[in-house]
Amino acid sequence: MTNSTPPRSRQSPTADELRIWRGFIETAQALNARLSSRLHEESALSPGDYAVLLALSEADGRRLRSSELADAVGWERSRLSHHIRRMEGRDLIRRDDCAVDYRGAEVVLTDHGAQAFRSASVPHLRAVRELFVDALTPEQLDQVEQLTRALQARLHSPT
Amino acid sequence: MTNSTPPRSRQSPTADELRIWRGFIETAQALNARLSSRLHEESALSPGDYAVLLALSEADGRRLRSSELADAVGWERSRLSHHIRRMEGRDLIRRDDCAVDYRGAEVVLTDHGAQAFRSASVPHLRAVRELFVDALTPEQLDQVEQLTRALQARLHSPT
DNA sequence: CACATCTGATTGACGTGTCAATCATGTACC
DNA sequence: GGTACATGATTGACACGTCAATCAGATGTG
Repeated sequence: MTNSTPPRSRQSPTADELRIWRGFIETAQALNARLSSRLHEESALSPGDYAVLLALSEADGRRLRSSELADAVGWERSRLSHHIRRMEGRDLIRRDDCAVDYRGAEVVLTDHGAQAFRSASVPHLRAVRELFVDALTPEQLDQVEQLTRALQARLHSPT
Repeated sequence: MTNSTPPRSRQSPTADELRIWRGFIETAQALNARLSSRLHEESALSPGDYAVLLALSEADGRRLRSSELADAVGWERSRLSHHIRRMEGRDLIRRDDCAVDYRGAEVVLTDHGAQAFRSASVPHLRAVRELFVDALTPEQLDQVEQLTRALQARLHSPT
């Protein structure tokens, strides 16, 4: 009787592997959900709002071209466009025409937006510490870094 | 000069910790996004569709009460209701009135839905293996399990 | 039985995300 | 200068998710 087991890598995951996969993905989602709801309760900001405000806070003159902002937060143009429109309605940001390229727009942090970001950021960072950093040992934090590196490498590999 | 450093656990994360946090959450999202888009390309199913079809496939008689289905996939009632309505329009499931409780509804897998799930599941599981399981060593897989355990414990702790 | 209340499920409003189409301005080349 | 194309950004249509309100049928109590 020959050993004819097909290569494991072409097979479906085992039950154990699938359980670990589901645990991983569900934990990440649960963590995200918890942080999002805290953020929303404490600051009436969505994670998207927070990302945009963070990027603008760090920008020169608290303003960025739309495309730069899209790169900074890692979003598609149209997603940013929709989000920006909603945020403008809440006076968190403002849109100015760009003086050097009349196709372009500049997104500017309003005072109200800056204030909202400041009051959101401390409790948000504290929540990240409580729910993530403090839940893990320093060794585990290192492991997380190695794991994400390995997973990202696979995600970006040509296959 | 006394050592007056406040307890680390009340502070914001360090830059390193924040980097690891962002890597973790972004990797999980990127993995999810990649699997979702593969699923959609290959089977025209969303992750939500897949979850519902999986639960129904495993159910007795390929049917579940709405509330049982909601528990099985871990969703709120209204989310399920909206999703079910959309899936019914695509003939993936059907809604029957429940004979024993006229308030209730039963969600039934259609033949078309069962077929869609079968053809989606093998490539989907293979993608999980390629992008997650095979990207990690067996030791790393164990680490993932420990990490999710620790994070879930914190998420469910009374604090 | 009558009434209040609980429960299973749906609905509507609205914020969010993706994709394809569109619009307007900038740029290159003849 | 005029045509073609590239680029910055917005829009519309639609899927998805949450919350609060609603509705209808079940259940308990006098």
